[in-house]
Amino acid sequence: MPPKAKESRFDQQRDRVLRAAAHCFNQKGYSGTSLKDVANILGLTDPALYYYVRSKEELVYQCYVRAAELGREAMEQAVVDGKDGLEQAQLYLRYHIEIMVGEKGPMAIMSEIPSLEPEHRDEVLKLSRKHSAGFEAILERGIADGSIAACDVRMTGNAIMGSINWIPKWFHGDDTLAQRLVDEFPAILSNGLKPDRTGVGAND
Amino acid sequence: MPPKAKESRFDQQRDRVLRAAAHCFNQKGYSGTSLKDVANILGLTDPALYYYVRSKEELVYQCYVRAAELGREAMEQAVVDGKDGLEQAQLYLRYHIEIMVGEKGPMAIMSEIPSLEPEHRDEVLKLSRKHSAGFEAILERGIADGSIAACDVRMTGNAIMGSINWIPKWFHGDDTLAQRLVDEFPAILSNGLKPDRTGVGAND
DNA sequence: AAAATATTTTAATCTAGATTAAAATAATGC
DNA sequence: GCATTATTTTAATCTAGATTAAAATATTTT
Repeated sequence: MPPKAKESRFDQQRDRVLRAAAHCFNQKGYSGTSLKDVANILGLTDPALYYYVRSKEELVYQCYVRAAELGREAMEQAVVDGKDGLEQAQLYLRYHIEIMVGEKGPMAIMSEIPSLEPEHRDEVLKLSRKHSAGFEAILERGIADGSIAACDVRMTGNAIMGSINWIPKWFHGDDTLAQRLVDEFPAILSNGLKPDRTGVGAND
Repeated sequence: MPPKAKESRFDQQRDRVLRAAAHCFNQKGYSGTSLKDVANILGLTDPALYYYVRSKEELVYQCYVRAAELGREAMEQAVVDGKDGLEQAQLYLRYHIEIMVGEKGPMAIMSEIPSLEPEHRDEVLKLSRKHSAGFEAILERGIADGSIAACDVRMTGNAIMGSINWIPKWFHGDDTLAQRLVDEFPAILSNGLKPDRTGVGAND
């Protein structure tokens, strides 16, 4: 069912590079991370990375694009699976977090977009905005179908996405914590979205 | 109002340096900002900064300590002013955001603590943990006095603080937006804390 | 197993930017 | 105004780390 053919060794290794880089960038920032830091994680020397990326700047860029891609997938799946806006929001959060703490993680936090070269920066900014817009659309859908209370979707989106973006800052691969994160975080973040249900029956 | 005597010109200028640095660090990260970037904002040349700090590392360190200090003040004031846990949490968020977007801003995001030298890192980590613990204490107080629904205070604290920490990433000094932030954000983040909601946290 | 290709390494540049030193300017007290 | 102190500048180092080139090793193909 996955349309992806078996990935070439090159593609696999490249993905490992991106994940190692994401790990470093999340800890020490873009410029704070040396290529040696990244290479060492993989048991390589720094120049080896140039076999997979043109430059360090491109490495960040690729990390960001990869993160955007994974985020988009989580959101699309959530929209398919959720029956109303609230559920879609909750599922998106869950899927996104599952990816962050799972095998495909870590995902790079897009915290230094301004450091990218103009073309890359513009593209990543575009992806980022598109993602935010997607989440706001989910919120609006929820407001329309009554599953979410009326709110400033822009602000609410910023609030929730900020929370998500910050996760890699304090989560460092503890498996127990990972499970707690997946189980609790979506609920914590979406509790505030629910409309008042005074007098209305409990949820199904 | 505070017992502080009039600040010396040195102290004032030093504070301007820290704010300019915080601005840069928030955009491009610690290593991503050069001392020249910071100095230019103030109409100075880079070596001038060494009159105020020993090194670049100390500059970040000072920014982080300053941020911790301001955060602590916001929290203490909130605890004094709020009549119950929920109100204290809301007031803390408001005060903290007011500082972030106000005259004393921007506050440095403590996003690169690992890049600090061991002693500085440990101290900042300690301040950071103390702050988190303070917020969790507010949440627990709210749970005890019934103003906040039972929840995992650790996770909830992480969720809310992440949201706050991320603000400087998307807020860049727009006055209108600043007001909206102060007015809406505390409510958005604390909505989910309120008890008396049906179906909250129920397991399926 | 040789040839061709893919991957990584070692060794050598090259540069931005942190830091230092000495000199210059500005501010302040006398 | 003169001496002293505070602040900033210009000019000169110094180093980490990105990048490149060439060589070495590993893998795949035939």
